[in-house]
Amino acid sequence: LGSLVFIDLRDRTGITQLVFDETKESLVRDVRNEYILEVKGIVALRRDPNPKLPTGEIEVMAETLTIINTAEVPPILIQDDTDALEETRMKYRYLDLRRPTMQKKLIQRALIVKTMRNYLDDNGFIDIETPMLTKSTPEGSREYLVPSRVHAGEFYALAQSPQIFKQMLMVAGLERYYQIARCFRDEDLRADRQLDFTQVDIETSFLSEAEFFLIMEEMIVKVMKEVLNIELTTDFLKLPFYDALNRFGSDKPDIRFGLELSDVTEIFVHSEFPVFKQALSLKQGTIKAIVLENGATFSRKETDALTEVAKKNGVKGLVVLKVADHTLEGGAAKFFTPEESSALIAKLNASEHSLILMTADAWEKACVGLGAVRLALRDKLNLTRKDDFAYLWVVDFPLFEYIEEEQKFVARHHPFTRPKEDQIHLLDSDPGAVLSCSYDMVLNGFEIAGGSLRIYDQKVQEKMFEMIGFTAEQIKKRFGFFVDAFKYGTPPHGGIAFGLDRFAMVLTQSDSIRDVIAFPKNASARCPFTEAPSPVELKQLDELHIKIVK
RNA sequence: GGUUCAGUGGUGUAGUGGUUAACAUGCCUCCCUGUCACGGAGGAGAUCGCGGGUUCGAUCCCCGUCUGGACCGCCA
Repeated sequence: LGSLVFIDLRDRTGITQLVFDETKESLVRDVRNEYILEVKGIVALRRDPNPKLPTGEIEVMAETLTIINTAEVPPILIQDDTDALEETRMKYRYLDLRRPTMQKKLIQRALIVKTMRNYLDDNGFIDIETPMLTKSTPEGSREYLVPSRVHAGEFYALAQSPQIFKQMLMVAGLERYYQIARCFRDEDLRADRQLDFTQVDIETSFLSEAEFFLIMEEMIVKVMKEVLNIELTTDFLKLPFYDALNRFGSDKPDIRFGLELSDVTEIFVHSEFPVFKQALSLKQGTIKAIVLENGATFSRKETDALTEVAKKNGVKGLVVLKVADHTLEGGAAKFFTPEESSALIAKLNASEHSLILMTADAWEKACVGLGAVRLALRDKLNLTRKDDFAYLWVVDFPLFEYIEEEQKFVARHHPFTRPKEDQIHLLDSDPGAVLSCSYDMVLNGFEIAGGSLRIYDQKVQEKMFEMIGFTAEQIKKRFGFFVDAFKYGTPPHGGIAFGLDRFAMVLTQSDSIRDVIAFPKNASARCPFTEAPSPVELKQLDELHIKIVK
């Protein structure tokens, strides 16, 4: 403004306004965005304060200026509401990270870690590092293999998790362990998944589930207070897996809003409606329903979109009905008897102009399909606030999952998970019904942590391996070192692992895990900044005894 | 591996079978003594991702390919 020059000077803590008189310091004419400056002057109250800015009351009446370094015009706008796409931001990540909003997220993430670390340190947990280069094991996710230079043709695997080592630390008698552990999984990425990610890995001895839950809840309460200044209380909801699916259609339910699923199977046991008839002929055939008050205003296009969501999530379709004049309207309604219609309206307590959505399939499928529709309604109708944080435990997961195609059971959590004490006798007669001492911590529909009490009885462990189809020989070869360790007196133990990146994503209200990782990989598993992975020198390959074919 | 969406000045978008390829922002020059999403005047900046085809003519239509996003499979 004439000879008056205003400059916003930014550092990590924020922005301060400088005021120069160009006639007294002509160098100020040369200053451009992102230059590094040294300024001397007097901090003063502003003549015209700006109440919208945290530092809007003051300014620096600048006297001298040194340009410490110049800067080219950056390819992206360095401000919180930058218009650059993520692809461009990632390529110039070091500029993207200059944006205050990004710095805030990294600082908040650090505070989350610090608070967890302090809590664990104060409660007798010992921070112990375990190897990243370790042995390839058959169960679980695909591993990154690292060729051994010293031993031609042999490989390390990058740790998918410190699971085996932390259990060994319990065998060793360290009682309480934690580690901020980097883990590696060679699987395809998602908005909430990375190749290398961080777990807050925890293991304890001699604790019951209830005792362990309380410790973890206290830690979370502290994190919420420190990071977001939100007061929570311990005693989080413990929701059995069965109820989570039955009521919310998910094993990681978002309980910030209602729209719970109802089971209406009984009403339609004699239904002539082909869709229901067919579903009820299945094992555990189930009919689930959601009622949305005043949802009758939904257009055909809108309900079709919900049907697509249901189909995408494993069910054949969605029955859409509207309540009008105390009866049902919709394609399927003509198949219902008047008794069935009024029983449904009564059971769902459906008022006039309600929308009723139903799925019919085997129990878990019907629940999951309608659960996905429930989340679609949440997003469509904005039923939640991002600054609302609802924690719960999902507990009592089944021990096994049955894989139809291979006609066999696999461990739902992992093969070291302890079955419920009073159900071990069912292992032979009805393995599908056996529940386990495993649990997930869920926040706003995200699984932020998962864990279990472990098997400490050698015989039960062997039984478990046998159930999932390992021969004695295979066990010895792959897990021999692990099983042997249990022979010498193993305390009952169990633990959990928090997905730190995902947890930080939810707490910072970010849409992607990439926002809370300084240098993340993109969706096609590349580092946009360094462009890794890349080809290497032949000499390097020779040393590793590796030849590229093709 | 699959489904799907996108690729046009530095950035983000609009648009069309024949255009001077539009808008916003950024950038440069000048004016402005209280701005803070400043304002005013002017200016530079685009092989419309790449290859092929259809056509008199393709940024636009078709095929292929590459890059990126979301999702499914996968992730004990």
